[in-house]
Amino acid sequence: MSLIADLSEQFGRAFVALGLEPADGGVAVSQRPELAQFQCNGALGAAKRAGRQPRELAAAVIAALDDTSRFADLSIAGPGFINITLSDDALATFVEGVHAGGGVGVDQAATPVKMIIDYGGPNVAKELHVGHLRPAVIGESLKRIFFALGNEVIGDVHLGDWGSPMGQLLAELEDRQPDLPYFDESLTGPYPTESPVTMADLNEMYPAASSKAKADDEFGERARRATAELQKGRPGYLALWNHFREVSIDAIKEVYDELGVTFDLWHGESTVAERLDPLIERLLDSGVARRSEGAVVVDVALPDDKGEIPPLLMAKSDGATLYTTWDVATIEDRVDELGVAAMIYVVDARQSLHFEQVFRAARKAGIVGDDVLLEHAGNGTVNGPDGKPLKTRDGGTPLLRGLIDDAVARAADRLAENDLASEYASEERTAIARLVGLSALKYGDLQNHRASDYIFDLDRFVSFEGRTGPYLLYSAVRMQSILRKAAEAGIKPGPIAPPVGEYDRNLMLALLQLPETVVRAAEHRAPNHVALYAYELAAEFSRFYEHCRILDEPDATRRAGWLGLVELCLRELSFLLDLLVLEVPERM
RNA sequence: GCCCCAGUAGCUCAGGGGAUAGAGCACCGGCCUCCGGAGCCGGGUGCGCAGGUUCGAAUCCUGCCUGGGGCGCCA
Repeated sequence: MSLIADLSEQFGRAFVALGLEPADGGVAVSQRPELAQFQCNGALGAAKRAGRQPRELAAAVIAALDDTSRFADLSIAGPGFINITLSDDALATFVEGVHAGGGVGVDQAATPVKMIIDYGGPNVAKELHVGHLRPAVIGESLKRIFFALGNEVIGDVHLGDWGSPMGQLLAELEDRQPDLPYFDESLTGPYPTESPVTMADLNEMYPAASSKAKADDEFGERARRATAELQKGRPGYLALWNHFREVSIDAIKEVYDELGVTFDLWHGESTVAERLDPLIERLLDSGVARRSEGAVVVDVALPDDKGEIPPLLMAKSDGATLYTTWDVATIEDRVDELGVAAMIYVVDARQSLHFEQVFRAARKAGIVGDDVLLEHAGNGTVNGPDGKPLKTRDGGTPLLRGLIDDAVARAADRLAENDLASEYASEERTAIARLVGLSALKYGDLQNHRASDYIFDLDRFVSFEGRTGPYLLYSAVRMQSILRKAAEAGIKPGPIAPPVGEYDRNLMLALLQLPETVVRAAEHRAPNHVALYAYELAAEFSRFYEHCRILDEPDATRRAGWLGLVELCLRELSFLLDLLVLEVPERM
């Protein structure tokens, strides 16, 4: 159990002994570090219920504590805060417990939850762009955070692979290469195993076909028909579509791999194709859905809604399905096939109405019960210096690949400018620049709250100063370096001893805040809590490092204890950086 | 028109009932006989406006202002 949870339980018992609630005993890190290490504010809230004065109640709580041997100070301040300071012995004992245990002090969930996180959303035939950055890193980070807490977490990329762009591509390719066997309706296969198009072809065809469909009615109509026929399973179209899909997945995966983002499932909209007709039929039969202007809609408004929630369109008047249909069917699929108890969607926050409607429809249709959590953890957007969505110089949407390359190139430039890592072989320098650039990009994103829009400033992210990815990597590398140096000198880390001053004491206190931070990040679905804490921990280490000369320490026990502290600090920082999808080089 | 999100320091952003609201950058000034200066130490200004709830509000509620986003046959 974490220290803070332990203290909270102990204070909770004291409140219970006074006839109050265990929850009143909640202990938190002090807001006034100069006064105390921890504080309990429960007496303030409980005073009215107990019909007592807050300060008097606080005194009673302190008197009711079952064991005060580990406290150096317990005092009442202000209107009734209980200020708590541990003895140095108790503090070191607790930290050493974590150190000796080999972990970072995180408690595993008593009842693991099987959950799915949906955080990709790339489209077939389209390269990943800047809009895919936030869901990718936030989703990946959340997946790791929930996993670290002992849950069973499945990541699903949820490809966009069943919509009208597919028909547009089919029509476009038929115009360009009408002789391909896929378009001959008298054939049903077998078709060539080699794709007739590359990712570069698709990339060029996609926007061309898309604008053509808007401008040219005849083409648009053919594209719509092609989509419908694909969805009905025309063999040639399906075979071609499979090529599109495979070629695209290869390209998409490459970029995600570069970012360290991986998915357990490469499902897509098409995964639920078989479910669509039965689903709509069932919705109509049960009266959950109704026909409106030829389309199928589900009324999802509830009596106590603040405003009007419009009906959800489940099928077009021509009978075709659309993304609402696929999303509802996907929920059904995830319940049936995976049996998950929670589905968290890390998808652009602008989709919030869509998800609200889809979730309501799924519940109304009885597809999920109240025991299944459906949540849209919406992400904000990446904006340019003008506060508007980031664009390239020529006004286009920046590709994710380009963003990564820019970040890595800038990192390489900075290394050269500052004459850093110059003594390493060029191959290693390149590898370092890559990790530094990626850390800048990802930490620059993750330090912002999930739902906030933020201004993308590569110069700031790639700067090696202050709260940046490179600083965190640098801190971890320094820890590795000192441990390596100690090992070379034959000095072994030992058990963590009571602190000798404010720097090692503060570092110990910082180390003990990891478990609550990870839990908070999970509860809010907000990796920025982890990102900010990782920085605070690294900064606390830097202070300690600056003021306590570890390897020069003559007292061998103290020196070994400090090395043990470094060891735990590196372990915790590495754990946190992994949660943030950041990779640390051996040296830099 | 309705709904959602946001408005916190010069800038970029945290914090979401608790004491004196934080960080980074920028700006000014210190610290290298150095376990890595990508560092450390010091310096200061702010919760859009108006009400309300509360012992206590940046935080919760209401209204307004400003900005962004969304609102059935695209995804």
